[in-house]
Amino acid sequence: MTENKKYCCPVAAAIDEIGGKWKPLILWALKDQTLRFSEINRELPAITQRMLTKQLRELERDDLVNRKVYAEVPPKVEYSLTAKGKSVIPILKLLCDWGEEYCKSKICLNVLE
Amino acid sequence: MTENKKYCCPVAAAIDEIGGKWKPLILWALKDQTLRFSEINRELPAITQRMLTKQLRELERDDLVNRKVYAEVPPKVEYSLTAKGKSVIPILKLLCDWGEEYCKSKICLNVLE
DNA sequence: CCGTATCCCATGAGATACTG
DNA sequence: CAGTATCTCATGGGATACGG
Repeated sequence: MTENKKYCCPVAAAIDEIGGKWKPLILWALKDQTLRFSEINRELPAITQRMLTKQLRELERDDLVNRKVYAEVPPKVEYSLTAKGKSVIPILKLLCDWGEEYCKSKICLNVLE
Repeated sequence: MTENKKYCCPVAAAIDEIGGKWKPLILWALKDQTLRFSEINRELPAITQRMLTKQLRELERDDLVNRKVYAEVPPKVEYSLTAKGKSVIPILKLLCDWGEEYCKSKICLNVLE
């Protein structure tokens, strides 16, 4: 997540950009829609505003999401996937399928987080 | 990584089992070979023994790797992928390809970690 | 509405030394 | 060889309050 790191393996480099607890879920939420800050938060009720802001800034820095600010009051900010961001969706789709098949016992639709 | 957690989304459940800094790299190292503890360590020079042990125990607990102990002196322990472990390799392959294409600037073959 | 600012805790993770 | 045992530090992450 930090800048200017170097990795000997592409897998490690990829994990750094799209890994962690929240980034895959944020990218997943944006996979086929542009969302406002509060809308992402609604899709991920367990994340705090602080973490959502932090993760979105990193995703923006790594060119995975676009951040569009409207000069309005009250403020309006929209997030969407860049081309690079869209390119990770097939990976997340596989991950989702894998999770459904192999982690069934850990999945409960009535539980947050 | 902890036991008995529940997730509302398969992606989150999957991330918990195969995410983090080291697990993808360990699984990747085992993708087409059985390796001893020290051999995995040789492929991942940046990991400490302590972390390698910890991650391998979690992978074993989640049925992603087999651990085979030989009753010899000096000790010999071999690690290999289970069927479940093998099933994540296609995901890591995609991740590797993605990293090569999109994280080129962060990859340096002469650097550890 | 979209964030910051603080404070705080749990976990990840490194370094080093030691052992059956 | 394949780990443990300590100790330490950095980061991730949560809770809450506040602000333009």
